[in-house]
Amino acid sequence: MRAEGLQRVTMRRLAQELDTGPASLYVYLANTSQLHAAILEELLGEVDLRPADASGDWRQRLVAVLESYTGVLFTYPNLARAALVARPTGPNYLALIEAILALLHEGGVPDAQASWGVDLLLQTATATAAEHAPGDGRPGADADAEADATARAEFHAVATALHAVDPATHPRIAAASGTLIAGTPGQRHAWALNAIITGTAATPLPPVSAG
Amino acid sequence: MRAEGLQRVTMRRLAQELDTGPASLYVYLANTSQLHAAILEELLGEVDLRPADASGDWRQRLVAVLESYTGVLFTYPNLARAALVARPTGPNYLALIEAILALLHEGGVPDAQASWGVDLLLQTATATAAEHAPGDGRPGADADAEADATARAEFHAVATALHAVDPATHPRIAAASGTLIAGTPGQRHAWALNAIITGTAATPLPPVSAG
DNA sequence: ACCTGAACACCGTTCAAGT
DNA sequence: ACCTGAACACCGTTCAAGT
Repeated sequence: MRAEGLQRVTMRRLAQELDTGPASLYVYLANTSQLHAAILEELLGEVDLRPADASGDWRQRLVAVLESYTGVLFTYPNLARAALVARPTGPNYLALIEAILALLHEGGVPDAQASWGVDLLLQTATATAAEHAPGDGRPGADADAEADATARAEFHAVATALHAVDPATHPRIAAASGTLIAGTPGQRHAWALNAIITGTAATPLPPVSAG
Repeated sequence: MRAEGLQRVTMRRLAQELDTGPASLYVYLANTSQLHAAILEELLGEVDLRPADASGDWRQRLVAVLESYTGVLFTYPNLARAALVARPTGPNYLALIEAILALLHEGGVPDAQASWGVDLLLQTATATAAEHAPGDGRPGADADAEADATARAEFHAVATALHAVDPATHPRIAAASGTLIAGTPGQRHAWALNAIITGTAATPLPPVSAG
């Protein structure tokens, strides 16, 4: 769980760091998912929750908390990918949920909608961080450099595909080509969070049976 | 690219199916990401885009298209995980984007906002499907059964953690405990899509430099 | 009882060699 | 030129055996 080089957390690596065989870990953990969840929960301690208790516009403070969360996951994108599958349940995760719920409450968002909104906000933030994870690349590669190169190549591929589109068959894409891939990733993420906050405040829950 | 048992698409499996060595694939594909993107693009042909040209409420038709997309990815959750990292750029993907943009346009959503909204909608749908993917489980396991068991165990863990929370330190979680984990996954996903559509329609873009 | 060495069943990617 | 066998460097998980 050290904060050194956990770019690529694996059972075998951790075991080696602990000077033992990989089998030993299975005394404490059932599988790799649990390992990832445990490390993520640890990392969640780095999320800056202070905006929740600060003063000022509740929306901006909520976005700040969510961007801090995204920033932490950005540093460890492989964990972000894992976080989509196995969410942690420890105290740091609960503190994060509490902070988000409190800010939505402060903003007058009904509790029921806020309950589902917090999940959607965290899912989006997690997915955004996960997107920047390198693929299943070769073991020895520099993860950062590879992710960068992949992102660049992908951006180019998407841009090319969009500009090559026939306006006759894809009129909406042609009409939107100016904005489809505009903006920095940071601008787009901030916009997405704001859109979800607005949507959460405006969208009532369907009739549901209590969990 | 056959639609048989591509639960766990790997370079080696595909090579074996083609009666050759794994090295041969690298003549056509640069890496596994590209393999996943190619298969996903193929699969996107199964998405039902007919609601885009039908009549009736544009929102419901948009949700229908997005749920069809989610349903396709649900059948191959490992590809959904891959889709977060490497989006396809083929004709089926372009047709999906065109359909979503057209429905948002029909609903009076400004083109610029629709441009960013389509990304957010697809990201959410993809992440929702990816959440149901099994972890990095042991090679031989039944993926479906394992994903089910994992989901069940996780739900239990989250439910327990939420109910064990101290109302004094986590008042908002305590207040929302009735709705936090309420609803079926289908209900929650439909709500999320509607919230994002509403948020997209209501959230103007910041001033951005054109892409 | 508690832990673990060694094995099993896989991976992605490269590169020297074959046709 | 085009393709590929074999190797390199990894994985997660299990289980029989050791202490």
